[in-house]
Amino acid sequence: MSDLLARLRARRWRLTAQRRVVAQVLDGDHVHFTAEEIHARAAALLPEISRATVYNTLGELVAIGEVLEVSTDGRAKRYDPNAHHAHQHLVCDSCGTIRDVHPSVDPLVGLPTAERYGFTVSRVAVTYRGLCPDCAAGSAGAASALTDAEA
Amino acid sequence: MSDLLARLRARRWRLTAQRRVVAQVLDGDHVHFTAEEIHARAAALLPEISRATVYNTLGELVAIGEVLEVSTDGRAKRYDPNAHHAHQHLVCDSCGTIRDVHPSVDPLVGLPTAERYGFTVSRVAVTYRGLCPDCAAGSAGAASALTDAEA
DNA sequence: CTGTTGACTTAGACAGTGTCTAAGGTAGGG
DNA sequence: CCCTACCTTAGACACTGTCTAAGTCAACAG
Ligand SMILES: [Mn+2]
Ligand SMILES: [Mn+2]
Ligand SMILES: [Zn+2]
Ligand SMILES: [Zn+2]
Repeated sequence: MSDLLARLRARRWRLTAQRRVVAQVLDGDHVHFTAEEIHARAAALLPEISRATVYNTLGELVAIGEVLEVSTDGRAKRYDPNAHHAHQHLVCDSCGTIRDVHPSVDPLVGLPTAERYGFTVSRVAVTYRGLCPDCAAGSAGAASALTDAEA
Repeated sequence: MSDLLARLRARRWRLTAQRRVVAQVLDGDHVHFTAEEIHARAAALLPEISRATVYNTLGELVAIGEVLEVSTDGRAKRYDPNAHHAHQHLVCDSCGTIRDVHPSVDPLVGLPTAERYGFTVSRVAVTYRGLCPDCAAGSAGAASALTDAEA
């Protein structure tokens, strides 16, 4: 991710302050922020950045394959800068934590040709759900953690 | 699904006309309607049924495990009455068609304990994406099909 | 059969997420 | 240093889902 700006320059993107801060917020690998979270963090660095610009920039990063969209629930999409290493996600049903995981077998091999109904299958998204270690120990703390996260 | 009403009676549900038509709309297995689609079909049978009641009823059916929620994209959730036979989904990127598929191996076995980070994993959702046979043959027709579906 | 009552339904307001438009601003080439 | 095409902005709008207060009725008791 550290040379994302170089790659964007190579794509002849205009390097604006807004795009720089969005890239900077996404710079830590293994994050899965919502657009609003990214906007809040970007605004801490560049207060006048608008919601529309964050959505525009994220949409462009997704379109060129530098960022992945992750829809784990029916809530806001999450944006994943770890786009250059195929992986899947492990989600806690209680607190919503998301972790990257790397299954030992390609999830595509589980689907025989006979079960593809003529589809040309090119991608597969796997979401493993359960409880994280913190939430598994004491559901009261788990519930409040979720409440905190949603507040 | 045909004895869904019997199961609801056994759970001491009040059998209202509204709940009956929602159950009737979901009666055909292998459908994946949005709440709005279910409301439209239910209203064709019982014109005065409200959106709120459709959402309430679907939420209750999901809570008791008679219907599954499916979030394939960031759009509206889809409601799946095929809850008594574990399956996964195959989605066309172009027209949005959803098909039930039955992988030959349990998707959970692909995730070794070492990759679970202490999580207690209880469920897994797999979404296979690609192009359906119709859309693979001629992307113009495919694009218009998606436009139609969204209109 | 009839009356009672708590569960159910309703319209519409509201909230969260994402898209669009028109007007103004600016990065980068010349 | 100027231009101009591309970018950003505020805010309106659309879609999806939730909530509330008031009215209605399914089921049961008598
Ligand atoms: Mn990830
Ligand atoms: Mn299904
Ligand atoms: Zn947790
Ligand atoms: Zn298709």
